[in-house]
Amino acid sequence: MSIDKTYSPAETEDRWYAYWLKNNFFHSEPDEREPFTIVIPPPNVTGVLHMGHMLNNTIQDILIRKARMEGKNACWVPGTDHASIATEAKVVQMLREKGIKKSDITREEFLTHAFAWKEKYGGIILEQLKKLGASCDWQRTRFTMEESLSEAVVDSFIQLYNKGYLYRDLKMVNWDPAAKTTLSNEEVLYEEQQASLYFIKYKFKDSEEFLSVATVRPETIMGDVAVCVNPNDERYKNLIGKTVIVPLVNREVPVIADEYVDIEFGTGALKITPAHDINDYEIGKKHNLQVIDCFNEDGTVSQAAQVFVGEDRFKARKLAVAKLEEDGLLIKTEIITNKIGLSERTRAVVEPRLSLQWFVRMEEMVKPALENVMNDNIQFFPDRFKNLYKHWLENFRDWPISRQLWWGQRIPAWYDEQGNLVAVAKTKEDALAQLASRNSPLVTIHQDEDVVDTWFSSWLWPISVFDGFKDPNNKEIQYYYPTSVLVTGWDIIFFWVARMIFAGYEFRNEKPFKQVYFTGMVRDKQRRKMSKSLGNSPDTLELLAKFGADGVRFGVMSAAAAGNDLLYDDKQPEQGRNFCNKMWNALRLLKGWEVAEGKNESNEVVIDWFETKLNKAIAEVEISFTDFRLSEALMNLYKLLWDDFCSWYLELIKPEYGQPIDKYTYDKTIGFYDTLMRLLHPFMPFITEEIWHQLDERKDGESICMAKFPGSTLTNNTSLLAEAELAFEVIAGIRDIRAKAGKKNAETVDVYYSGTDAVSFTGFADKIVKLARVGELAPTTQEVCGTKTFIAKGWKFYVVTGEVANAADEREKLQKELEYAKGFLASIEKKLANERFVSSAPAAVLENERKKQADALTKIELLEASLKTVTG
RNA sequence: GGGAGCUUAGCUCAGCUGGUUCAGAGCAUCUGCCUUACAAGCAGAGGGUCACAGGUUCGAAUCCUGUAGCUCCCA
Repeated sequence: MSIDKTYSPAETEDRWYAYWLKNNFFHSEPDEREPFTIVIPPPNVTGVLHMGHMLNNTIQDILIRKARMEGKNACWVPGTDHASIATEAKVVQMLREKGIKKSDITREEFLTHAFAWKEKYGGIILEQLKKLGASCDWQRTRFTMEESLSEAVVDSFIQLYNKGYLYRDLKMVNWDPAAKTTLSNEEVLYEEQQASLYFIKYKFKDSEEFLSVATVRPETIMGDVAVCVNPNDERYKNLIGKTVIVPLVNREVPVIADEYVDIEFGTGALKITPAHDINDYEIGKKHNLQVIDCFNEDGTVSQAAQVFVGEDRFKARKLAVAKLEEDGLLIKTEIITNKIGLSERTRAVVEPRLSLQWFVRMEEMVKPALENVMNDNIQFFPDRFKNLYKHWLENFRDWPISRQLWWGQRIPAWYDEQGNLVAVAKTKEDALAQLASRNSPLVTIHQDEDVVDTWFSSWLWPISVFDGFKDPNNKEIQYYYPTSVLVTGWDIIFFWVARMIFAGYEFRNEKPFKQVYFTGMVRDKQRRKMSKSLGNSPDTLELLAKFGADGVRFGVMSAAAAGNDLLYDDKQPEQGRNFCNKMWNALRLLKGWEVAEGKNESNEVVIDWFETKLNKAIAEVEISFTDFRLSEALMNLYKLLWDDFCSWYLELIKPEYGQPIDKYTYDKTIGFYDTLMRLLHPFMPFITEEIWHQLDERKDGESICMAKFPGSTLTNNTSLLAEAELAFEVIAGIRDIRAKAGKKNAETVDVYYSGTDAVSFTGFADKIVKLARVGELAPTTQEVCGTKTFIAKGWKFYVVTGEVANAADEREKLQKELEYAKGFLASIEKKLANERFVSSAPAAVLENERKKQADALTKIELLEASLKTVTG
């Protein structure tokens, strides 16, 4: 039999994933077992796998695989979200490439194209998740725009409307002129920019006198309806109530006073354009001013502006500045830094715009959502995110849900010919029936042209994937809801987590999940968030191909401490790949042994030691899991496997070259490796499956996925652990001296020891001989001259290297150690001499200090004896 | 302007309820090894005033206060 020297993941991973699917291991149906449920945060249908997805989905997979191995009914529901704006933009672009303009086709035709696009490209990211090893129940794959989920959205809209939670209002919204739609606050990104601040003359009526007004947006001058000053501003007090002429359009407007105006900024006089600034709008409302909207929905200048009609808003700015200059009204220009809002999807500069929108009244929904997080009914990990959540919920504004798009669930509101709302109903028939029942005259009605915000469908996700709307008491929702845990990035705590909680309590009067695990953001080495636009994200598929899914999963997880951002570096998956190779070679070693009947008694202590070590680690891993410290659990297993199992255990039991291994040791070792693979399986599913199958004969249809996750059988043999630790220290001590003396591996050295300690190493004596290549290992009652020495616990070791030790060097070394030991002792004795310490410290601490004192004394004794021989 | 968090080895970070699991891990560095599982490896080594200043305590990386710097969120 020959196994390759290096592990090659590519073939192995595809083979095992196909095997898992064939055997349907990931499918869940309600039964009598305890459920463990995760709904995936649905990625965008337009999305491709990026680093954040890998982190997020690896974590979900770890949790779900562990639960499955623990015998729970594990159900991980995958799916995608229709992403109105992003998808519509993609489809519009695709159509444009085909020479089709959106404005030339009907809504129905557009949707046909959009669904076709989704069929073709919408599943890409799910296929990529399979490469990562994600054990989702693919038979349950859902999509927020599929019929049943869309129906849930419409039903929930009607339900909320009937409850009085929805209303329609003219509000200043964030308008994306490129997508021609409203954006929620969360969809706007703010960026600092250099901007020009223009100082402009607003002349008084019938006068050459003027008021200087500063603005960064001269293209909105045509919408000016007033100039506002602070009533406390001494400079302008006497001007309040006068009339000024708006440049460009020569409109006569009043000078008004409002405390909102910042005396310090600009000239202290502010032009008021209610249609194009939220604050101006508020002031306009307060002072009963007219609203002149001088832009069209695509950001071009409208008829109402009178001048520059049809020009783009940025072109209009230039034209306005030029005209002002020409008219002698531009006083000066200053460069300032200000923040502008950009559309997250289209990067267009957001335009504040008055628009008639549907809103969700949040006041009532916020209450249970806040309460149940603050009282830990829903637990956050790490819990510091509760602060952020609280702060946000306490300042929650009503949620605008209208989107001027076609791709999404169309708002089920019906209007008459004058545009008055006449009904909220699922279908036209229902709407007409409503009108009839109210004895309203039958009119021609039409449906709202807008769709709802994508989050208005994804907030239902934990309910709608189990059809909890269509059939609120169905078996599935009863069994799987509330789900166990939600894993998501902290950046969407508001977008999604909070809204799912609102929906959970609103529609089912129950939390949507018991725990929320927040992952950090994946950043590059310069701490920049990885993003498509920066191009600083590695190609994930390339990474998976290069290092293997297990390697990448290891890399991502080892760096991901709970909730903290992680800085990605290629070293991380490389370490994972190397780890795979290490495991692979351990397997090669085991498989290469010839097994002989019998039992090698000298291995027993080693076997007992590793068993203890393993059990201790299992218990620690379990604790790490309950606190979601997954990277800690993984690093623990990494060290257990690499250091304890490979570097120590296997070396200790390894037979001489060419010799067979006894069956007893062999079986134990295979058993240990089996346990290690099961422990590691949730983190690195492919290689553990592969090795697990090679460790023993497995029947077709058997899988480590379904094997039992190891539990700790507490042996708690601490003295054995201490003995092994001492033995390893001795081996390292001898090796160090050997290395410094330049001893070849084939050469043995004799070692003598003296001293005494509660911890003994003699159980491991022949193992020390083997690993440190010792000739004779024997006790001595006197100092052995001409040797190199070292101290471990209460024992002193003399290593015969055949070299003449340099007395001066040796003395210096000993002297240093002695000084350190004396200082150490002094600090302990000082503590013990302190009566308040002795009386108030717990007994265990006190005992420990006494033990330290005794150890230090022994060590000092040994060192002093050595010094004497070196000197003498 | 309001709020949250961070500062520990060259780098990235753990360090939970104050006390030998308290100064840790991984990576990087240095030294020696192609030793028949593994050079994607083996055996060793070095490296830190736990940001700074006070305080509480018998005892502080850990708790409190202040200062400085950094990051993020909201306005």
